[in-house]
Amino acid sequence: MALEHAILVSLLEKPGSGYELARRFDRSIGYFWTATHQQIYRVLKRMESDGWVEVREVSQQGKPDKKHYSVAPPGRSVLSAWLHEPIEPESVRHDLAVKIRGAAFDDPSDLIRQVERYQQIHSERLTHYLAGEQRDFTGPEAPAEPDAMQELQHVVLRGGIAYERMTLAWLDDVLATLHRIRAARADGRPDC
Amino acid sequence: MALEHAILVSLLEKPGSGYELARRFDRSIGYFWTATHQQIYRVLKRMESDGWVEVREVSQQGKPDKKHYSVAPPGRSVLSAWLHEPIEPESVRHDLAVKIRGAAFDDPSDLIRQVERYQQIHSERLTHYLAGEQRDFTGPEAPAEPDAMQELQHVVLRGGIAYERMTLAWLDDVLATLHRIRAARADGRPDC
DNA sequence: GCTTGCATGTAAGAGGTTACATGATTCG
DNA sequence: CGAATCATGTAACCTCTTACATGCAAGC
Repeated sequence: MALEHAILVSLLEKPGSGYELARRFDRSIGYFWTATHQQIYRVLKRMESDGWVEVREVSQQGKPDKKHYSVAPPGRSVLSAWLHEPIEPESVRHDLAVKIRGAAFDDPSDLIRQVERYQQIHSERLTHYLAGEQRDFTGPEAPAEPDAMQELQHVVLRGGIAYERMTLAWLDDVLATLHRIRAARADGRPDC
Repeated sequence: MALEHAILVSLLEKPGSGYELARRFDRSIGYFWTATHQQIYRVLKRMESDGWVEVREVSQQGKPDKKHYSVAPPGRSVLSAWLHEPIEPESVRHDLAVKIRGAAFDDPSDLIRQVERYQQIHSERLTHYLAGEQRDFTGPEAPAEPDAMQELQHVVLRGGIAYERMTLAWLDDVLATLHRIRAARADGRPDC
């Protein structure tokens, strides 16, 4: 029940079309909230009929028309009310952790390869985050005196960077553990 | 599409009833996969009719009958096949990050209080994890030579501990940022 | 007598995923 | 000429959440 809120925040940061929102959910916002264009269009339509957002149809040359959305006053109130609700601990679902524990009942070799691939994905993501930080917040092109919106975007990005670093360190630990178990099994130590 | 797999892993680690599984999803497994008893009963029923698990009805004195589940060979194959599938990057949904970015359009005071509460929850969770680690893996009562299953449970727990520590450090960062913004606004610097 | 724990479920509704569908333009 | 990008949607399906429902036993 919070895709609405993610959309409201994104539209407050910068109004735009459903398509543009879908792009943002592939990038900046997508780092902490995933949504497909189907979801976004569906929710935008509902938000429009509830009066949370306003639409303006924009003709473009060379491109199809688009619907330009911006937050209406009732939408701002809804967001404000949500911001004042207590933060609930998030419900987690980590496939990888399940797989690791499942490795006790299977040959770990394949999982090792997959963890290495996964590590590479996270490594690329970290590089990507760091490049974004450089570009928008810490590099020479960045604003000398960031406003509140930018400061908050930056602290969220720092969270993403910390998460990726922590994950990479942990994946090293996971790999070492999987290698140890494989070696023990190869030695014929029946450790399971 | 992986609650099935989480249940298979949990039943391989230790067979038991739906109720017992629901308890485990409140604790050890629940740290990386949440599920309610309604979900678990529904999925167990489907898994039973698909032949993935076997049931034995157990009468107990003083307690209601229970259905004791254990993994059947086809279930083991399903798990094995799933373990060999590539690991997909998980789809994230962090309310808190949305709220933080939303704070640019609202008074941050309330959010500060909530982040402090959230910090406390994570602090308690860390304490809880560390106690569990001590009890099961690093304390004097822990097995001197852990088997593969225990080593893998431990590395997953270490992941949880690393996650909590990272989160707590980041929340300090978030609080400092929110305080800075509030102070700037009180000074009349219109930073938004 | 009330609450907690054990043990199992049904049902409605919200939310998310996947597949399908259209149509124009730009770039190689 | 085909692929990619812009731009919007529908429909079916699956999953998850929330509320409701039952019933016994033990302890306070």
